[in-house]
Amino acid sequence: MTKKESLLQAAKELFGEHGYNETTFKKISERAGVALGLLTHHYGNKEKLFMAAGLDVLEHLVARLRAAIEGSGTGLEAVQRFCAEYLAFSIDPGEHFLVLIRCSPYSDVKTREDRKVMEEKFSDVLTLLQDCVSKGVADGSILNLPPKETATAVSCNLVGSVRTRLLTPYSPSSLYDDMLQFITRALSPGGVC
Amino acid sequence: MTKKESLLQAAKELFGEHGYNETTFKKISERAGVALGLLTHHYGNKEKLFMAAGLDVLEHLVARLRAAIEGSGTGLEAVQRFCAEYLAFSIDPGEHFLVLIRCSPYSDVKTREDRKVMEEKFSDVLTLLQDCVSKGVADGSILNLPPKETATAVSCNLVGSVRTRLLTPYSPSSLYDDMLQFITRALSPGGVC
Amino acid sequence: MTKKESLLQAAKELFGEHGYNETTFKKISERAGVALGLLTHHYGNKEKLFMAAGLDVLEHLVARLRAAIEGSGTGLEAVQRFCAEYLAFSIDPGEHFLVLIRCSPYSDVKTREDRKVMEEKFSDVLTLLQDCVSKGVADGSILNLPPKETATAVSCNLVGSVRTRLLTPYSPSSLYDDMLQFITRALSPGGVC
Amino acid sequence: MTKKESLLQAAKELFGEHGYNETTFKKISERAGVALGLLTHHYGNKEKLFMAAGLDVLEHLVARLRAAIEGSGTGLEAVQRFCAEYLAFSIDPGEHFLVLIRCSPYSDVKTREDRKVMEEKFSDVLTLLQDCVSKGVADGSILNLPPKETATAVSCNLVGSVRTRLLTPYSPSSLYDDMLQFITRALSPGGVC
DNA sequence: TATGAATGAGATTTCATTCAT
DNA sequence: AATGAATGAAATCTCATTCAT
Repeated sequence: MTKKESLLQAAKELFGEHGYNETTFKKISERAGVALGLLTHHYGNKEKLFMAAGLDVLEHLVARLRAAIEGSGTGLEAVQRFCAEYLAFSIDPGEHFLVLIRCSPYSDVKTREDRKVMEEKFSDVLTLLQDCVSKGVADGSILNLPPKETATAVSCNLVGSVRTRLLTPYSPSSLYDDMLQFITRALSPGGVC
Repeated sequence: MTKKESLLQAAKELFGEHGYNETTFKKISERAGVALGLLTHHYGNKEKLFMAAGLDVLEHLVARLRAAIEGSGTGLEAVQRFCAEYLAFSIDPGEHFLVLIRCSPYSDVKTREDRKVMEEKFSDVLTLLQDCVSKGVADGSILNLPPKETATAVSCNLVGSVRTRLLTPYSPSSLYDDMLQFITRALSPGGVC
Repeated sequence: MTKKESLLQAAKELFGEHGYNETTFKKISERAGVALGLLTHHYGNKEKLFMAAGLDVLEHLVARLRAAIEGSGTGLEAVQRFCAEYLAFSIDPGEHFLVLIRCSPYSDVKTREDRKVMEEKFSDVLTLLQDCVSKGVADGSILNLPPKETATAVSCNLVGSVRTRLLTPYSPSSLYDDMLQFITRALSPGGVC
Repeated sequence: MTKKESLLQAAKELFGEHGYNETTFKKISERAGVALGLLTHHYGNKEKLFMAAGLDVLEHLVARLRAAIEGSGTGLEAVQRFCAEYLAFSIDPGEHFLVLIRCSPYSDVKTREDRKVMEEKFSDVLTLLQDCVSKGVADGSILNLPPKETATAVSCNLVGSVRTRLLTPYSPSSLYDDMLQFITRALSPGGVC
């Protein structure tokens, strides 16, 4: 691992664990085991490093989501696989999902520029989900609902779920399973009849 | 309005708009039109002022939720009223819901000791919702699901919804209506059969 | 002397002696005997303190120049008094003229904003000199030359003189006297015939 | 142009335009289009590069001044040619005179050890001018004044003139012509009688 | 000769908090 | 209760210089 990569790795860990403001140049360089000045040398400034960390995680997420929905049977199955993979990703210790919680359009950071870059990348994720929903509406595995709005609704579920699991003490151990069933019930035409 | 109240009001506005770190004593006292020193005089320190602002909003929320579910017919209706009120509260400009997004168990500030106080207050909200679900399970208006887990699932929906609406540009105008229907479909025994 | 005044005093000394870049917050606050943070508290930033120091000296200069030319007989005498006072001011240890050498339109600093404020204040000095020249042209004590251009020419003499005296080792002890005679010869109609 | 020459050229431009402190190794190497490390490799350190740039300009100036006074008739004419060439040099875009304003005995950088080297080189210029004055006093084209002091006085004029022209907005378009006449009037025995 | 990653001391600036009035 | 001057630790970022390749 080059020193540049060490920095990105340390940044992912620290931004994820402690957030933007609590993560200082000193902590990052110490964790990475490199000199303080290397941070600006390679990444320009703290903001850009934060973005690099967030985008790196997001790209991993998109890749895994694409792979997961590959070869799905019905559209509903695609949505289910998408959600399951999203949730699994969020607790994969190697993926540093917490960074995305700090650095995403769903984060509470307003002052950050580069926000648009993140928003565009995230809308790719949403589009991916929307395609699954559209497929399901077409093949009848999902209720006849507007795909865009429905994808957004499912996405709200995922956003709330990962926050509850990762940031609060309320999370039942079955949370992720519960959510998958919850989503299925809301989409599936058969209901539970 | 006393000077102490002016400070709380200014704090709610600024913490909500700009977050914890970007909100300084100077900005708060200027917005409130009072002397800098009054802040520590009345609230002790920044942390405590932040908590005071968050708890104040949270108490308003709880009060409005209680009032909303009062006199519901079925348990399902209670859940629906609860969710509708929660979402309405989040976009009521007088309520400064954004403060709760900064200052909540979902907040990214880990160092805060008062975290537990917030968690307990938040769990009151969850318990309120759980009661509605229990009632619905009992009266048959809601599927036979475990109340606690189901309340958490609904809560995930709400958390994701308000973040999508308040923090991102992806929100369709119908988002909150969509979510209410989404939740209803997931809970209601009739399904859409 | 208040702490705010101590800071200005220390700033005048240090900016004058060592220039802008070599004068640090640390040095200023130590020389003034106050806390580091008081600098930004009272003056906003280094740039503004630098301006405050320069303008303070400039205002003293203008006041002394005005007083010096008061009650002159001829215009030539007014110009002579003006120049003599300007040069005397430049070596008055209590006036910190060196600050003006660092912080003036004649300084070599291009990046500094606020430059216009200084330029306007300095043009007051030039106008004052121009009035003396005009008077001399009118009363015949000065050759029939364009006042504005002539005032600028005299000003060039002064600018070069103070730099030579204060910044180089070439300065003969008679420099200032020499310059006054030089200027007189260039303006006076009688010449040395 | 070798890479070493590119560096000197870039240094002259940047030191002249932005001064010593605002000119960084990074900017110089980028402007020159060479690697950062070449700078220390060829010139040792920033200080030495600055000196090299200043001395290079100064040597050009001395050469042009020598050529200009060659073959003058009277001493007064020699002084006039000297001054005219000095002023013309100052606004020749290929000569980067501004570097001399940053890097000269008039510079505000006191810490620099190489200061003496510059002072000696500058005194060559003064000696050259003094020779012209001496000649003029001898041939009667200049008033009977002490040559050294008079050369210094003329030099003050030039120093003030180039600063007024290059650094301030007060310069009339005729400034350099005005100054030549001003100097002539101050030196010439005929006066304007 | 040429490259650019690496270093770390040092600068400016911010800001919660204290305290005399 | 009210004021705002005063403090100093800590943060981000800069940059000349070194050095392995």
